[in-house]
Amino acid sequence: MPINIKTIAEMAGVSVSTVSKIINNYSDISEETKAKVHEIMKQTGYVPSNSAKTLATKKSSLIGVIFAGKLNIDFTHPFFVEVLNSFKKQMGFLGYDLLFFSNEKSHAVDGDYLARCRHFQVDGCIIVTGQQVEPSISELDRSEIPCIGVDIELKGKSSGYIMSDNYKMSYKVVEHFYLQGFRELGYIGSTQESDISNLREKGYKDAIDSFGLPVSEKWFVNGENFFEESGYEAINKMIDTGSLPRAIFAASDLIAIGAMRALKEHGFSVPEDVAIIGCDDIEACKYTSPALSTIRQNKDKIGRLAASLLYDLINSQSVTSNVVVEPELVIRESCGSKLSDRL
Amino acid sequence: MPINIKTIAEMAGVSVSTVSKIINNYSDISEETKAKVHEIMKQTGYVPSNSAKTLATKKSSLIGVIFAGKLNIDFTHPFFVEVLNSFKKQMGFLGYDLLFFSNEKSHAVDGDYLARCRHFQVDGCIIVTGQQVEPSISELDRSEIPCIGVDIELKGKSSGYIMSDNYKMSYKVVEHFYLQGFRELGYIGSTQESDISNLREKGYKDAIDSFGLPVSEKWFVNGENFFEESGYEAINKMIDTGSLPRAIFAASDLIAIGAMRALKEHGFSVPEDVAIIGCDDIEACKYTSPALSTIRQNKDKIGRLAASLLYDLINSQSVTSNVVVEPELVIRESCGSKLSDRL
DNA sequence: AATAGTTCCGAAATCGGTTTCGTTAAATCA
DNA sequence: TGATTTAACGAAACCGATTTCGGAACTATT
Repeated sequence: MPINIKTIAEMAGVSVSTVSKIINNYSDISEETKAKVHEIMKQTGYVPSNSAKTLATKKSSLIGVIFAGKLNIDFTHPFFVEVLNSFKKQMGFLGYDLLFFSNEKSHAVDGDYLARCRHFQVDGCIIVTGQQVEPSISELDRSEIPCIGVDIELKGKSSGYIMSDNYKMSYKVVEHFYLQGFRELGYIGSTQESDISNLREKGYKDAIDSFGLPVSEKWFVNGENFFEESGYEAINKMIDTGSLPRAIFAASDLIAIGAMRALKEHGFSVPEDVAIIGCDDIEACKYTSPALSTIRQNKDKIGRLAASLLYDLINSQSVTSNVVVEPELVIRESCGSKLSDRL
Repeated sequence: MPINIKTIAEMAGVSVSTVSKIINNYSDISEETKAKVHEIMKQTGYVPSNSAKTLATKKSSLIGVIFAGKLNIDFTHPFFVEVLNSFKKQMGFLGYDLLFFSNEKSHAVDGDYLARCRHFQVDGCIIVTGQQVEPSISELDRSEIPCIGVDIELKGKSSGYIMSDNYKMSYKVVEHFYLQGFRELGYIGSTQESDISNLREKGYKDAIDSFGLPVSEKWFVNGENFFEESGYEAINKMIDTGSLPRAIFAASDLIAIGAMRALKEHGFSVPEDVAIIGCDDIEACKYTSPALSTIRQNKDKIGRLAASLLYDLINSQSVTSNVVVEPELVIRESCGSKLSDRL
């Protein structure tokens, strides 16, 4: 009943091998039989089984997608989702489909990501997280499976990573604030377990320093994650414990949005009292009032590059296994810049 | 080198069948051998191959995810992404992983969705779209593969669907507008190829009628899709061709946001000049100013129900194969309601 | 005409599991 | 004690492909 390669072979009066060769474009088949078999495949609506193919070739044409960590990075995260969207499109062109691992407990193959990868025999995988390397990721990183990390530094022989220049972006922010005349600069980060947040903080402090300004620790506060509440609570904490800086860089747009909400509730206005610059440039930036100035991460490019890095890794033609992409300052209304400044 | 079931069998001094039975929890194995084999599996880090299992059992533990149609529904669509997030979580609990089909051309298995499903032998699939049934979806719908549609009516024997009560939500909107004293009501829809947009429009017109108000076609305009530009252009069109209604229901929040932008650019204010209610209740609603009132779709519930409907379909215990979920009016600032009205 | 090269195709092993059915040994029963 | 049941396990067929290697038929070469 189920039509398989054997059915096709019999109908065409050829061997199974011949049909297989036709499917895989072998050259030692005459145009005539090729045409005949193709015709039959079309008529019967035959579709080869991927599991059988995977079993035989050990290549599944599948890319595993891992949302890692406790930071709740998932489909609802605007930044990663856009990266993933671009990644998916590009991988599609390259002939791959995406397999999203459920990370729930009670799953058939529970346990580490490496096991999941082996279970499904993915050809490669992408790890999306804003967090540090944890044991189960590190295990995968050390394995022979091609992996590329977005916003996480994978150093294995068959790994690579891609992220924005997190250090440099902070310089751009500080420079902007400085030119606007702001001297008291603060930063709201994600959790300290986030490498990229820490990188941004480091770059920020160094930049402040390089402009000859003092770094006030009281204006540096970290939240739980990259979501709105973290920004909201950070502002409340600053207010509770003393004073507010004149300008703030937030480690994500959502954090910035939360910060603006808290500020507003306390009667402060943005940017008149406190200027704010977010990070990522998610859609929502345009909708807030004031519209949120931000550091734009080129999500489309990150996704595309992630795909091609991974592709090279899979075909072991990898030369450069990691790349940083240039971030861009996008000035809207929240950072205290007047239009005239830019002319 | 690669360790497989045979390796385990040899190491444990039992047969392959025995190991397989242990993996699959057969009862005719003594606790003793069970323990021994488990120990060895753990030590060697053995992971069974899913392709081999799929080949033998014809069950892949994979659910296909299809973003269908030209409406550009993908990861970046805030509504569907939240539904999917909840769906993924629930499917994970049930032991399934999600396979996202690339819909690019030039793909190994090009052609229809049904072919993709058969190729990967997915146990079921979910179709996410705001659009009408197109041929390649309909083919899948008629197949024996369990499918559930989100915002699309699948009627096959092995299909089901789930959506908000699109007809009823419009009544809630009209009722609200009516109670606020608005009499000139407009609607901005997506393309006419969208079933849900049409349903909302129908419900809207019927509701207007039931309140004894006239329906003015000039205030009903459809856009290209569910994104912002559609709303922006719809307002421009209304302004070009005459007049503006006093209140507008938009088929999506993004459309509403686009409409507000156009309104603002023309010097109109929301809700003083034109009241607006969106649909979906995406995150961005909270960030706009005025904050966008909207019809909330219970995305979490939709995702969970989609998962359990699909699960039932797969295990052919399906009784109810489709369900509509109750939408809820969320009042913020854009619909002209004063807080006192609600007290 | 004998030899060497091509072209085209198939037999069969293999990938890593599942599942049926039979077998053996021990336990239970009459 | 002989017969029957039960517990525990294995042999082997099977799932649907891929791929190597060899062979037949045909063409080209000298």
